[in-house]
Amino acid sequence: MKTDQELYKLKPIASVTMADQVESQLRDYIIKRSIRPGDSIPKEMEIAEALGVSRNVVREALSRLRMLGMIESKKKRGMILTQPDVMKGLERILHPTILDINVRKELFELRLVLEVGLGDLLFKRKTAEHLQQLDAIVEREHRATTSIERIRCEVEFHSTLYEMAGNETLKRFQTILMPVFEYVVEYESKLEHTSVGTVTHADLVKILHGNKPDDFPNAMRQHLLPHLEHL
Amino acid sequence: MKTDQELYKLKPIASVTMADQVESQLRDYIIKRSIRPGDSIPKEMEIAEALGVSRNVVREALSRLRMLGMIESKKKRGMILTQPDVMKGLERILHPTILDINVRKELFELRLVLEVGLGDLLFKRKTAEHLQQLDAIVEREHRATTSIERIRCEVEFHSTLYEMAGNETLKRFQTILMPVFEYVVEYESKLEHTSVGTVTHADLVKILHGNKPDDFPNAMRQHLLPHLEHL
DNA sequence: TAGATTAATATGTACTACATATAGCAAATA
DNA sequence: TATTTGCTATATGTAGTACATATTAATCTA
Repeated sequence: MKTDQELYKLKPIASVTMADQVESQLRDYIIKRSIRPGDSIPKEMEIAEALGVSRNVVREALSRLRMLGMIESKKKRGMILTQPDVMKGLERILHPTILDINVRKELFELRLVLEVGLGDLLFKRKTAEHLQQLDAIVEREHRATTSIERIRCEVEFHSTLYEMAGNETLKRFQTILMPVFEYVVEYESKLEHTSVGTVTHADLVKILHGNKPDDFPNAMRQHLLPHLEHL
Repeated sequence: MKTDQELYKLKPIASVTMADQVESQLRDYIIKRSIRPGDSIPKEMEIAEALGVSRNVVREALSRLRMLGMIESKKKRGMILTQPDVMKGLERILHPTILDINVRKELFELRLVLEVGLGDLLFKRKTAEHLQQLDAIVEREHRATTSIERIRCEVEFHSTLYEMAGNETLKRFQTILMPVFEYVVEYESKLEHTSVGTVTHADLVKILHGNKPDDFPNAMRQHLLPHLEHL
């Protein structure tokens, strides 16, 4: 008889289905043959016959790749490889309610890390329009009376920063992560705030108007201090 | 008659298949009913009947969710919700050869941003063991004679940093992104290197041994300077 | 030759059938 | 009685057939 301890070590067999294998093989096929976006891939029936599985299974595998934006299907032309959307997979599961609180916290940390490190992209790609937008947001925030308006400005300010960074992938990352953050903000608001960031949005904008990238990271760190303390 | 320019703007109708709709509805169902990990979801046939589609279509949709780690199927118990793996979607498509060069560059920028902003997590979670590991790597790098060995140390050094940060999501992100970076490094090596980072790994470790988080971001920026210049 | 018509074809959907694993229960064993 | 073993019902996994639909490509017509 085995002890409980021993039994615990036996992990359940990861039941690999046909669809899993076909998916994997298709991925290999694409990589090995270095199929380029725009190139066509074999018909469903050809794949099914080649792999000795039913068309059903092949379709499940293809359906997955289609979801990730790796392939597109046309009614008669068959299927072609497309440029996969890096963020499509994330997009689907990053809903706060289905994510564990710990994962949400980790994602929030990720955001803090990103914003502190954003400086160089910002200085490299800032434009007069962007700076003007930031000025306007700071101005609006200053005049804001309700806390809703202030939060709106807060969100817009940081979103504009990501916009300014001129990195599409990063920007989408931020957009996807946004709803997750709301939860964390709520969570943090229940803790006592021991301190308040001493660097304001206005201070950050002033730095961005200037020409000293060195000043940005630590200014942002000061700005985010209340969050960083909760790490 | 429309001009070519105008025609280009006309995107192909995103032919929404049944599987797409079922997938979307299932996602809504899970969120709206706030199903928790471990809870079971309806049987395939029940879903099919409820939505008035064939079991086939339902299975395609479920197959997608299963791929993202949102659900698991047991032979008789039906299907249960699981904690989705945030990075599973990324993992599948982040192969250098199928990613556009521009996306790869954006991901590399993302890495630079992350490493510059990593400081606070590092100082918060550093341990004696981690610092020792870094010391060892720096030592090994110093003694290294071949460029292969030096590159290995380079990779290990930065990997250890992510390890030190104590953020699983971030760590996996880095692991997934690694192969993408290799391509960019190759790309950059073809450009003339106008400068070399003046801050070495040893310098970074020295800062991490200390107690001044302020010093980290700009030190890392200096270290990554050769890459940052190519932005 | 230009335009309309038709045939061929690959994907999308539906349905049936059966294999397989297993949860839950009944029977057997100690 | 408690535990194990075996059975049965059931939900998923796979296979195969059939047909709808859209679109390319060939064919026909004026």
